[in-house]
Order: sequence, then C-alpha cells, then structure tokens
Amino acid sequence: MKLTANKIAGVLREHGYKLTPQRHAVLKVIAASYAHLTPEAIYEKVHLENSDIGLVTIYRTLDILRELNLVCRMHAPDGCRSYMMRRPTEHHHHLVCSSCGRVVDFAGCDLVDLEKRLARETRFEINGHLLELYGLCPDCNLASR
Amino acid sequence: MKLTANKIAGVLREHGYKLTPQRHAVLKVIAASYAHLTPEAIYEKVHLENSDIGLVTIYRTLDILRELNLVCRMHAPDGCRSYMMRRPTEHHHHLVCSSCGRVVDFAGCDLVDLEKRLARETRFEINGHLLELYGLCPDCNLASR
DNA sequence: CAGTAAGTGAAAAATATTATCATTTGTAAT
DNA sequence: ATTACAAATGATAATATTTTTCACTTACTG
Ligand SMILES: [Zn+2]
Ligand SMILES: [Zn+2]
Ligand SMILES: [Zn+2]
Ligand SMILES: [Zn+2]
Repeated sequence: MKLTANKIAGVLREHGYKLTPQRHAVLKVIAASYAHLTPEAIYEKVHLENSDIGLVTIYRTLDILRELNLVCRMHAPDGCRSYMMRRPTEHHHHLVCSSCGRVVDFAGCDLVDLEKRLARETRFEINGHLLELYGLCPDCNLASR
Repeated sequence: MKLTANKIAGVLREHGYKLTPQRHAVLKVIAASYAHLTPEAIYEKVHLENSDIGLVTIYRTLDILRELNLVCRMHAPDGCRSYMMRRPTEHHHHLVCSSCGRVVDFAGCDLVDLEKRLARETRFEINGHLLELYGLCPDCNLASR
C-alpha cells in the first residue's frame, strides 16, 4: 500500500486543502482496511485512537477524499453508502463479500458493446454506469458450510 | 401495458394480501409512469386523486409490490430508492435518463463471462450484481443543445 | 511569530425510514 | 345481508441518516 503521509499531504495541498490530524486519521483508517466502511464505521474506528473527532468531520472529510479520488464511494449489498481506499487509479468496479465486506477491485467491466447496442436501439446518449458484483469471499464461503 | 385490475387483485390474493383502494391507487400511479418514482413522488401523485393515504402506506405497499415482483426497486442517478412498474418478467436492468427520469428496460446484461473470470481469479462465489446505465434520453439530449 | 482563511465540534435542522397502536375495512363464512 | 376476524390503515412517535449553522480553533503563509 503506497500511501505515504507525504503523498497525502501533497494531494491535499495541491487542491488547497489543509492537512489536519482529523483528515489524516480518517485516511489512515480507510487505508488500513480491505473492506468497505460506512461513515459510522469509520467514525467508530477513528475514535479508538482519537476520541475528539465529530461524525460531521467524517462526512466532510469523506466528501473531500472522494473529490480527490483518494477513496471510492460504493454501493454495498446492505447499504448505499460506504467507502474504500481507492487503489486502482483507472476505471474499475468492486466485487464485494456480502458477509465480511471484503472488496476486490476489478477492471475490464467491458460494457461498451452493450452500451453501443443500447445507444443505437434507444437513441439515449449513455454517459455512465453503476456496477457492483456481490458474492461470498473464499473465507466466508468455507465458514458457511 | 397489460395490468388489469383483475390481474392485480389476483396476484395480491394469491399471496394472501387484500386488495385495498390504497394499494390500487399506488399501483395505478406506478403503472402510468415510464419514469422511476421515489416513495415521496408516488405519495404526491397518489394524493392528487386520493388525499387520505399516508406516506407510511406508500412504503408498506411498495414493499409488498416489490415482493410480488410487480415493481422494480432501482438506483437512480440521484437517489438510491425509486420504483418502476416491472414490465419485463425476466432478469433485466435499467437505462435511466438523468434529466427526466425516463427508464428503458433492457435484458442481456451478459456479465457471466466476467463473473466466471472473476470467480476463477478470486475464488469468490459470485451470486448477484447491481447494474444501472445512465444517460440522456433523446428528448432531453435535444433540449440540452 | 502574527494574520487569516480554512477547518472543527456541538447542536440543531432537515430527510428518510421504520415501529407502535388504536381504529377501520376487506374477505369469507354464515 | 350480517357477522367475525385477521389484515390494513393513518396518526404519531421513534429511529436513522445527512446537512446546516455558527462560534471557536488551527494549519498555513509570509
Ligand atoms: Zn475501488
Ligand atoms: Zn465500468
Ligand atoms: Zn425494471
Ligand atoms: Zn444482469
């Protein structure tokens, strides 16, 4: 995981944002996790180390991290708002374990043919898509036998 | 649109639900629309004709209609909970106009190859997906020039 | 070290959804 | 038709989620 404090500071400053301990704490929690996390979950994890951060700041920070492409906001099987470290820089999607929340990023969604076909058939101008795959990760799958 | 009152009544009764005027009103509003509607929007439309239906009943009714596969619950570009008449009976997805909300259903999402590849690579047991396409319908596209 | 704009926390407000409960009503059996 | 009763409803309250406001604090600049 190549997310040095320096790099974060750089990205924030580049865009005129200050590097506050709160922002650092939030990013640290997200960077440490390979599962998606809700704002509430992030709040709780942040609190274990740093108990004077308000939930509001979590929300505000997440908005900024999202804007700077440092995190992905995603739709989990059980909720429409959670966040992940953004690890691939290119267009990608998420395969999510509905039991433990673990996420595997994948590229190559390859919807262009479908989109072309539909654009032709419907005359829509298609400009985006939402795609998430759900399932059970190997660990949870074994555990459930 | 082949949604006769009789047919609705039948589906409801088959599953032990009563056919109330409220349920009929909700379904009528949804059946008349080719755009996705939020619970609030449905509430407002229902009220134009029938002002004594509570929002709670809208929610309850939508749950049931969803369970009976009479409506689709979907993710719109601007919100994670809206409803559409379910017109195709088979597995399908939605192409949504982000300006007017109009929805075109389409089948043939064809994610099986992708899912197979990922199942092999990740050892996940994949059991579902969320897919919505977004764009501008021909009318809104023209209007925006 | 200031000076200052940006950031923060606490609280309140705005939204969205679900639960509770007394009353009403659709249905089916008289 | 009348009745019996489980199911459904509306009003209200409760819960949950997200945003706004504002006085105070702090990270950055020079
Ligand atoms: Zn991602
Ligand atoms: Zn994609
Ligand atoms: Zn549909
Ligand atoms: Zn599909």
